[in-house]
Amino acid sequence: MRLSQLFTKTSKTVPADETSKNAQLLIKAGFVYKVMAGVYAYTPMGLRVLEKIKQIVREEMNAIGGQELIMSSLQRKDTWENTGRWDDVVVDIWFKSKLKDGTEVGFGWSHEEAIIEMVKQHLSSYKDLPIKVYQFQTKMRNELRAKSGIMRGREFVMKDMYSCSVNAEQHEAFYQATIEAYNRVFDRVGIGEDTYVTFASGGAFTQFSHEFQTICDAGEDVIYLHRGKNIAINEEVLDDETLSKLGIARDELEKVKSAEVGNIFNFGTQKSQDTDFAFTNEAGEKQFVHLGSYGIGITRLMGVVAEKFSDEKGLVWPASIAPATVYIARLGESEDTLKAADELYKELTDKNLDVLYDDRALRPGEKFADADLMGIPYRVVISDKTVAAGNYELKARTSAEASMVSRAELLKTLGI
RNA sequence: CGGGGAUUGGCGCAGUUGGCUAGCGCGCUCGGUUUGGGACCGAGAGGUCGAAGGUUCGAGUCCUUUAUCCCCGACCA
Repeated sequence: MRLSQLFTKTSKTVPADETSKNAQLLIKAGFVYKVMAGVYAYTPMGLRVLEKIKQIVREEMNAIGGQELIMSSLQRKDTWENTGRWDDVVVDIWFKSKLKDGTEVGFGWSHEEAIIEMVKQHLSSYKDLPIKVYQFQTKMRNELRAKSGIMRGREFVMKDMYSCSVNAEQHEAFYQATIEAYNRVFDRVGIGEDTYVTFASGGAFTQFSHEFQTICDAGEDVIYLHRGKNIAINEEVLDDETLSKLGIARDELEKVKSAEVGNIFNFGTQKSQDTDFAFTNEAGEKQFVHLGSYGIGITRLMGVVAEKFSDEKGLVWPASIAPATVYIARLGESEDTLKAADELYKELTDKNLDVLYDDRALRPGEKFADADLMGIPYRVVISDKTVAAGNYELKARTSAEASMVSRAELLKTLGI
């Protein structure tokens, strides 16, 4: 992407009332645009980050047998009445509307019931199981109070996966596989170190559900860490009974603020019974499906990374989800420099590297400031000086000093 | 939903006890000088003060209603 073509611009200031760090940085860098409280649009730069995160999640979900699909945002009232969750008293975050003929519809805040309804059409025998499906969907939730920038919105992107199993054993195996897949996702996104599988309040079927909590001051949760055992307990379930069940002493725990980036639920057969979601087993008997639900907040994940990785100059994206791997800052407009920069841009782009090419007629300081603010992992300077010397000036976003490197060294550092 | 704060050119802000043509910085346009960490000089464009109503000779400044935004709390199955 040539920056001269990019319609978004960086800004030195942010709306004064936007105090959340992730929103400040993302707005300044031009990655998101605030439409209204809790509702953000993603610009080309922001979208790139989202898509990188989604691709990582997609690869890991596919690796454990997930099949991607996409449900609808508009949902039928009937879908939710069977489980008693259409009522605003039961679920107080519904956005609802009506068709022209008066038929009530809801905007999906979750897709559990909707997915079940669909999968039901394709399930009749135990031979059809297990089924694991997932989607990336925009969820609509009429939150009383949106907050923390993109970390808690009224409209946000979530990856939600659902597993349908023949029995508890099959369910449990997939549940464990998902925990491992989630850990790989968070490792790849760059927050693995600070993300803990956390015991939290469960549903009717199990004592605990598992959340994936990332240490983050902007988070809304409080968890107690056991670094040695690499597990955590949500404040809401911390009591003596839980501690003894997990074999942990209270004084071994460390209290931290955290953000929930993922969660997984075991529904057992409760919801299947509510929705008559069943199949026929070997003996010809009707059996209810064992259901699991697994979520990762994609936009929240982006917000958490923005919160955690930044400095006084701006964002610092982990390479795996950066909107571009390298920022080419061209200094000067001389023929040779133009040619050298254009060539490098073409070469890297041809090798499928995501490149931001700053071809604008701006002063060096502005280009450097933008490269830093946008948090691009590497910055390459091409100027009359470097062209004359036949090398490149390379600087990592995380290091203070730049160094002069040869073409070979440059390509090697960029991984091509 | 309870409490607190805010709303003035695109953005960030200032506008004293109501008083004449509403200012400043950034950004933008034009001209010139510059060119390795957000340059400088000069000349411009751009707002009717969130909205509605009221008090007053006179309202950005006071009153009422209302909308929106932010923060704290509650809520987050």
